[in-house]
Parts: sequence; C-alpha cells; structure tokens
Amino acid sequence: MATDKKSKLKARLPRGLVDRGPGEIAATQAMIDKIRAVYELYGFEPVETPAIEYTDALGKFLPDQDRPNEGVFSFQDDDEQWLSLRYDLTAPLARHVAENFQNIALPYRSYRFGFVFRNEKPGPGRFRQFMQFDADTVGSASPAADAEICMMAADTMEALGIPRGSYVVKVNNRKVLDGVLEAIGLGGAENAGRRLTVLRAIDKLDRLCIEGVRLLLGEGRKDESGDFTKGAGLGADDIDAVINSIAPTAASSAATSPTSSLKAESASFSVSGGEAILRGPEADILGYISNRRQYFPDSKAYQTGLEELAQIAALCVSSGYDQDRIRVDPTVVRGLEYYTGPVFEVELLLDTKDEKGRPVRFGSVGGGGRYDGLVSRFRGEPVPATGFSIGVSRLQAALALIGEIDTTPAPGPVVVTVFDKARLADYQAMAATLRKAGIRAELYLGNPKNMGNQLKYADRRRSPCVVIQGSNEKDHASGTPHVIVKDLLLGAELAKLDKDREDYLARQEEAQALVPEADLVAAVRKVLQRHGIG
RNA sequence: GCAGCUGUAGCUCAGUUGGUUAGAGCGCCUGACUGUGGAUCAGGAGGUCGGUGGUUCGAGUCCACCCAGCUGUACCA
Repeated sequence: MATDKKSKLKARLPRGLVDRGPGEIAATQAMIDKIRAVYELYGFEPVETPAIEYTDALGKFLPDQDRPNEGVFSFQDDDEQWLSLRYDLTAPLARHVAENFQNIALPYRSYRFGFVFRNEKPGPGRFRQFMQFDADTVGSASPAADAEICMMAADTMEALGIPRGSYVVKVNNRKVLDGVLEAIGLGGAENAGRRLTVLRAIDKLDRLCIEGVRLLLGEGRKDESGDFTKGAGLGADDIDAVINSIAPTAASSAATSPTSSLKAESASFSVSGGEAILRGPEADILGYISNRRQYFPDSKAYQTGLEELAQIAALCVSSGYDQDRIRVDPTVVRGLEYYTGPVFEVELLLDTKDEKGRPVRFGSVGGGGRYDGLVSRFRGEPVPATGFSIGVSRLQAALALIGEIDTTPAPGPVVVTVFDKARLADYQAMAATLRKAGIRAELYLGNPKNMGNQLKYADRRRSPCVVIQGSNEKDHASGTPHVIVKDLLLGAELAKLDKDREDYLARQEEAQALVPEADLVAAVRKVLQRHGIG
C-alpha cells in the first residue's frame, strides 16, 4: 500500500454523481411509496428491467470514433457487442414487451422505478445518474389511455404533497406542430434537420421568450456569453405562422418584454379572437381547440392532432380534472424524434429561492407521451403505447427546497457506554436487552478511555439517550445494581444557559435518571416517549 | 462542444505596485476542570498556494499551455 503522501489516492467522486445519506434515502423511499400507491390505484403493475441493455435496443447508434459514448455510457461485451447503461425506463420497457409479447395481455399497464444514466454535462439539479419513476400503457391507441396518464400524473403530484395550483400537467400533440411545419413547406425527409431546429427553438420558449424563439426560427441568436446559435432560417411569414401556432396572441405584436412568455402560456388556456366564451373550463378548452381548427384546414396531421387533443381534454374534464390540473399547451414539444402524438409535461409553478436568495425555476419534473414506434421497432406489427416518467431526483430536490420533505435526520440509537473495559460483556448484554425490547441500541465501540468522548459520540449520532453504569451504580447502596439513563436531548436544553462548569454539571444531573438495572427498558422508553421517538 | 469567470489548510476566505520562515476564523486532534456533550483555558496537527513550463536576483502574485470547478450556451432519448 502506498503510505507516503505523494502517492496516496485522492478520494473523489466523478462529477455529476452524488452520494446519498440516510435523510435523502428515507425521503426517496417515502416518495416512491406515494407514487407507487397512486399507480397501483390506476391498475398498473410493477415490472423491472436491468440497468444494462444492448445499445441498439435503446435506439442509439453505436458509439463512433469521433464522439464515443455521446450521451450514453457504453462498453463492449466479451463478444464485442455494444452494451449501454439505460438512459430512460421507456426504451427498456419497449424491449421487454416486444421480447415477451406472447405472455403479456394487452393493453398492458406497468410501472417501474430506478436509476438511469446520461453521459452529459451536469448542472444544478442535473446529474449523470438519477432516479425515474415510469408508467406506461402498451397496446392501446385510445386517447383514453393518454387522458388516464395525465390524470394519474396530476394525482401523483398531489399525493406527493404539491398543492393544486402549484403544478400543472401540460398536454400537446406533436401532430399539430407537424402539420404546421408541413404547411410552411418543411415536410418531407429532406427537411428533417430544419424541422428539428424549429422544434428545438419552440422548446426554448419558456427561457428565451417569444423574441428569442423568433431569432432562432430566423437567422439565429447570440446569447449573453457571445456564443451564437444558428437558426432555422425561416422567412418572416413562416416565422409568424409558427409563432401563431404556439402563441396566437403574440404573433402579430412585436413582443419584446420578458413577460411575453407568460402571454404565450396564458394563451394556452384562454379563447383567443374574441370568440364568445362559454362558461366553465370545459367550454373554455374545447372552445380554444375548435378555434384553432380554422387554421391549416388542409393539413390532415394538424386536424388529427387537434381532434386527439379535444378528446383527451374532454375525457379529463368529464372525470373532474379541470384546467387547474391539466391544460392544453401548444408550446410543449419534448422528445424530438421519439414521440408520435400526444406529449405531456408536468411543470412546477413554485416560486422559491435557493440558499443564496436567487429565484429558482424548477420547470419540468416529469414528462411523457405517446410513442407508437418504439415497440413496433422490434416487431412487424404496430404496437401503440403511451407513458409518463417522473424525475424523482429532481422532484425531490424541489420538494426539499419548499420544505415538503423533512430533512431533519432521524434520531440515532441508544448508546450503551463503556465505563469499565473489563465489563464489556455486561454492557453488551444491556444493548441486547434493549434490542430485544425493540429499541435501537448499540454498544460504544470506540476507545472507551473517558466518558466525555463517548457522550460526544452519542451526541453526534443523535442518540436520544445513553446508558451509563460505573462502580457507583453497579454497587448501589440499596444492594441491587443500578444504571443511569441520561437524556441527551433534555441535557442539551438544560445546559444552554450555564457558562460555568459547576452549574453545567449540576444541570446534566437533572437530565439523567438512576434506576435499578431491571428497569432499564422502562427508563429508556420513558425518554423515547418524552421526545416522541417511536 | 463553445464562451466567460474562478482555483491559497478539511471548510470559508485574507495575502498590498512581485520581496524573508504563506496567515485568520471555523472545524479537527491532545490535555486541564474528581465520572458527563456545552462554555472556558493550554497545546498540536494540517498547505511543494490546481499542474507544467517561462520571465525575473527573487513568483501565491506576471506570461503561456494544460487540468479542474462554477455560470451561461449547445445537445438532451
């Protein structure tokens, strides 16, 4: 082993990865339980797949020489076949369903959670390993399947303690945008690249506002660091057509203010064009959709997309899910070359500050959509599917910041201190007695040379109390051996005001009970009850 | 990937126009206060100043390159 300082190994975690302690693990577990309960309620059943798949099953091309492992972590098996760590839970599910097609009753509702891996630049709230919780319905092309996913997403947010109004499930349909792109002459395989550029620009609306998107649709945009992003190179009329399709109220006006993105969002749930507004949310959203139908009447994709949206909206509304929970939002893009119809996104609307007092936007904590091509890749026949994933890690960070997650560490075990090294067996027996009574307990395993260190240790362990037995207690005047049960939490309270040692020690005496050894369990229970530790 | 900013003790940071043995606070370790967390007091450990090369009599300080981190941007199934 290397012992000199120069050659010693530096302990370090690769960037974008985190270790997680007991508090975070407990919080994650609590979230998972809540999510699972909602999914089970909707009739979904668990299925688990491994973290590693054949690279081609994930739909990625083999890593090439220039940019190996772009986006995914990949490596070669003994037989030289490429394997990858999964980057989501949907593609592996598609593989699972295709591989076990005979044994699965369609439509198949399933859920799973686990870590996924992305080899990308990490950032605040973005990691290279993070947890997703995924649910999918495979084998149904019905908009009812999509609507159900949306309602389930809304229920899940509320089960997690996010109040109604602090989140929104946004729904859009890729066919609508496809129709618009087709109408402005970007149809066909030869325009795939420009279509992507347009979709990416739209996806940035929430950050860049209307004007930024306009630039990206046209020549391009320079950001504040001076970096230039090339645009889609559309003409002015085409840009207007695209902007109009995602934000009708902003299309004709030269929106430049930072609030223009808000206008775009509000357009998604209000009827534009002065049309008579019927009462109630149902009329509102369906009215909006029917209003949109007047554009691109010849585009089949556009009209089909709106029809599907109308059906999803109607289904949600008829089940009581109004626009305070689920909304149609024409700016949602997601999964550029993945989703084939409806797309969903769950956004947190919380207004919070980080440790440095800067405002934080959580944005999307979950998303999904219909992916009719993903299973059929493996089979000759079409297999429609729709699903939804929650970013558990990101959502947990958000919940922690708004105080919805209890971050105070759990209390530690009772610590049995070692006063006399020769009597280790006796102390060990006390710990065993406590454990038999169902009380978390441990024997002090460090160097027991003085009591101060042992108490300091117990304090840092967050122990509610310690057990002490020295010769004074062992040889108690009554003839029966006694023990001291010292309440550390109470002791900390009592000690606050005193600054001289005599007072301090006197106060410490108050926080401890001298009881016969036979009453050890009862005395410890009393302390636990005092502090509400079950 | 591109751009900007930043790298000094475990942590947060000082360190003057380049000038002796690079400092502080907190934390950590040892001890004192009869067998008790805190407070107090007395000691102690810990840094080739991110790395390499250069300019200079002399570099933590100036220059070049590299590495790492942060922020923005691009990509993001």
